[in-house]
Amino acid sequence: MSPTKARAPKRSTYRHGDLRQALLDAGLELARGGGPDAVVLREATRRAGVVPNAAYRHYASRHELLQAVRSAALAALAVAIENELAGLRRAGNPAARARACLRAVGTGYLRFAQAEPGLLRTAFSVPDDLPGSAVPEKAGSSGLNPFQLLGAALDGLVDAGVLPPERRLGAEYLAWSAVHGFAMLVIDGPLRTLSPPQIRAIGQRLLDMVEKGLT
Amino acid sequence: MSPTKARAPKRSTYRHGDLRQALLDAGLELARGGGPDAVVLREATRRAGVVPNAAYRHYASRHELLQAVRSAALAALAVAIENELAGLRRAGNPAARARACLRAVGTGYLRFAQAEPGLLRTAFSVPDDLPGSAVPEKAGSSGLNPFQLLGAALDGLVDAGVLPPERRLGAEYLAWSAVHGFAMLVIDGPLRTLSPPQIRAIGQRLLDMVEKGLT
DNA sequence: TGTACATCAGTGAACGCGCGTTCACTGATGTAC
DNA sequence: TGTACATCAGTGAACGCGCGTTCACTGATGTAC
Repeated sequence: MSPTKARAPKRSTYRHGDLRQALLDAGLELARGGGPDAVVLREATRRAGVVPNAAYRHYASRHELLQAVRSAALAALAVAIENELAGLRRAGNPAARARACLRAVGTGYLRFAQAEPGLLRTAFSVPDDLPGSAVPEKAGSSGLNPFQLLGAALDGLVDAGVLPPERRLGAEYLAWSAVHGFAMLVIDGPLRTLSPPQIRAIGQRLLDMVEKGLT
Repeated sequence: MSPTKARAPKRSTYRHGDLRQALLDAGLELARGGGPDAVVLREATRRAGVVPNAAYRHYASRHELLQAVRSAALAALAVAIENELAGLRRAGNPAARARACLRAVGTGYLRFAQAEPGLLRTAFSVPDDLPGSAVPEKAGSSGLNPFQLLGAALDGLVDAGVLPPERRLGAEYLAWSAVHGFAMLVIDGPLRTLSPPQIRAIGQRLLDMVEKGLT
């Protein structure tokens, strides 16, 4: 063995730095491209430049990694909705403002679905019974999950006198179903051949329907 | 080799009868239990009592078998909707009747989703751009696909003067999104923990929302 | 400030699995004479 | 009605693949003295 060879570090990758995060990032990238099924443990380790079993130092199983990815995808959706809410120009009228908030939640959801179909599919693949399960991550976020953001918008409608209180209970399910269904049909259902402008137009009509049908 | 042994037919399974149909049935059974991903060619042949490669006499690939299953699942959904429509007691009022038809389409869809979640997921896994693609199969069916049945119900609303004609275009997408989204959230989304009565109740409120929001 | 040592993040090799698919075959069936 | 033959649906064996996961290991790093 030559001295020069010996001088080169035998293992360049020791102490990766933050493999846990690197695997999560790789997992997100995979989910982005192909939804939950694409989150393959071996591929994630490959992308992190590490041997497959190294993942087990940070996640107990492929399933656990997938859950982490799913949770991050849900957080990303929440951020998208919050951005939409933050971009709202304040209307004078409280009723109009409350309506605009609900629309913003829906629009944020649909925008995210178009921009990140793989992540949306991943976010709603199986677990999470929603209501609870806060979503910390990124600073600057409210820590509310998308379901809770929707709930807040509906509460706002009640406060503004737009939505009769007796119709408030369970209204999340109705609004969410409509928006989620449209997102799904567009993402990989029979509506995926619609053009982006068509999608935007129908999406707005959908939100009209929800607003009118709910109040 | 003893004569008795020789007397037994060496291959009992020659000429299966209708392997194509048997594989389709097995595929449907698999889809019923686990959605599109569960439609595994080898397992289908196992269930049909045949060697794996025998499938290639009838389907060019696993994908082709899956498409056949998907198409059959779509036909089953259409039948469920038609049954719901057929069970309608005729109202005197044409407007009420038209509304009832739309509700029946939605109710049939949701019922099917609850009864056959795996088939519903399979029916909308990827291909089929819908509008066209008739659905023959079972005699006694109209040959219309679910999308077309929904379209007919909406046409009925226009004819009865309930839905303004200028709102008719694309109305399928809106109604369908709401119902489909709810079905998805209930099947394997965050609403799967709701009890059947809750699901039924919210489903009806959802149809209220669609009807009110659309017209 | 220097040395001994425990920790534990990553390595290397291997496992068993079930999958889709290809190949050359065999023999029951239906048809033509 | 009987025989020869072509067809082609199913067999048997094998392939290469990528997966998740387990095992015993190694050596860089941080800590205690």
